[in-house]
Amino acid sequence: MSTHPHLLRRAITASDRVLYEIQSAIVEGSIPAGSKISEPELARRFDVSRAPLREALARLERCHLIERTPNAGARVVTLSPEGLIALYQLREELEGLACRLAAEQMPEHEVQELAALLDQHLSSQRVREGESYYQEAGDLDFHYRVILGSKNPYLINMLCDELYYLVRMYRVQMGMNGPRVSRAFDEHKAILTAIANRDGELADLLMRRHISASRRNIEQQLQAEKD
Amino acid sequence: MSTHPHLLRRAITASDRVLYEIQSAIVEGSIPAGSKISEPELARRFDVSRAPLREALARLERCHLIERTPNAGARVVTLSPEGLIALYQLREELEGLACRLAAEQMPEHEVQELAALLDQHLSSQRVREGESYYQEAGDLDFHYRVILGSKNPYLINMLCDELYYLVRMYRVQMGMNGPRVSRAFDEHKAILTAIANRDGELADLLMRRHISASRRNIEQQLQAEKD
DNA sequence: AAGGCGTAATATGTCGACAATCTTGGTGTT
DNA sequence: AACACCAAGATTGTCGACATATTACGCCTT
Repeated sequence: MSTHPHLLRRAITASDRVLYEIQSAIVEGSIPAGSKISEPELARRFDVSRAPLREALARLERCHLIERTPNAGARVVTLSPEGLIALYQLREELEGLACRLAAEQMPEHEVQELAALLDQHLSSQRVREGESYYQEAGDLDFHYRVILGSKNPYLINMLCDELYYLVRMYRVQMGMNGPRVSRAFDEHKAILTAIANRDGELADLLMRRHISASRRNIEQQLQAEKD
Repeated sequence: MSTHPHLLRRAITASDRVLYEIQSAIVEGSIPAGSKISEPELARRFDVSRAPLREALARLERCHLIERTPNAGARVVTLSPEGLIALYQLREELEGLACRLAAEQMPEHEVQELAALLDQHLSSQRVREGESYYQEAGDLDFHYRVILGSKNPYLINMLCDELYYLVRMYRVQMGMNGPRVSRAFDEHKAILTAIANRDGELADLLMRRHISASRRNIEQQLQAEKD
């Protein structure tokens, strides 16, 4: 599977493969947040030379999963409440825009596919009540499609390539769960309705609220962790 | 000079230098838009090995100045009206947010420095009436400071590192000039006032309008070019 | 014992060469 | 003449090794 689901990449290079593996490892915490990255070690571990590894590191920096300083090496990013807030401030704005554009630009058949996706979520959600991961994946899927619907390549690149891995990292490592999943589903449905009605302004507003609610949810989680 | 004015980079590596040179060459058109990038040629031309060159290319892709396809090489981006609109849609949203955050977050002394910068622009503008480049540099400087004032690292990274070189490329290659400079100055002043009054909502609105006006200006330029 | 200094060890940046892939030009077929 | 196919050339991806910068450790000084 490609790391850029919206792009058809012709070739899968070694650097792509190692990027995908390290990316997953960081997001899921098997390479711990804040830890130092050693190029020789990772090169041995994933059985590649340092050349494709460094290419992968450059892309990891691009999506904010690691931070590099010249001649000094790279560290996995450390998660923090401030970072989360800064990230979600951006998401709110960007996805609001994406949602508005999607309401204006999305071709009819994509709107119908989005509706079908939500129906599918509904049934699978009923089956797996409380199992959070699936809903999370579904949530991301919904957001992905809306973003792609905006037809703005820069916006798509920023959200899907540069920000979403970090969003997933916060979600996974903070352990998203609980009663928010069903409410999130309702919010998705309302957003879809606005898009289907070509009401960009409302779609924008609803998406902002949806993300804002999601942020508050994680903040609570993060607060609860302190106690 | 560093390519990331807001970051103090400890070391200037060869890849940094060649990045800066190619970046300038692309923005100013001495490497033409749409042309193919040849790694061996550029390596000879800038007297480096392909390793730091490829690192530089990766960063050029990051700021949307080139487009790479695996095993097929890289091309300089081609400018288009659609691309311009997509870019400015994003700028409007992101800089609006930056401006609102700056109104809330900017420390008092930075606000005063920003005011001093505008005074400086006023005098230099009177002297060099009609000379557009300086005003453009000044315009970028103003926007840079507002963005930095937002204190949101992701936002700063996106605007200053990933979007602004492309914005400059459009401006330079479309040949910005004319009567808009003085109006832009007034708009800057109004934005500053809103920031100084800590009126984030107004600052946001004014910045959006400012950028929207700038976009229309370039679009006109682009339209005029057709005739 | 604490702190600065110099050296060794390690990591990163860069290089030149090889392997795999794509592109180009030519050839042959229909 | 147009198209498909094949081979040669060139380009990109990858590798291992060297140069340079940083880090870690032990030693000396106070």
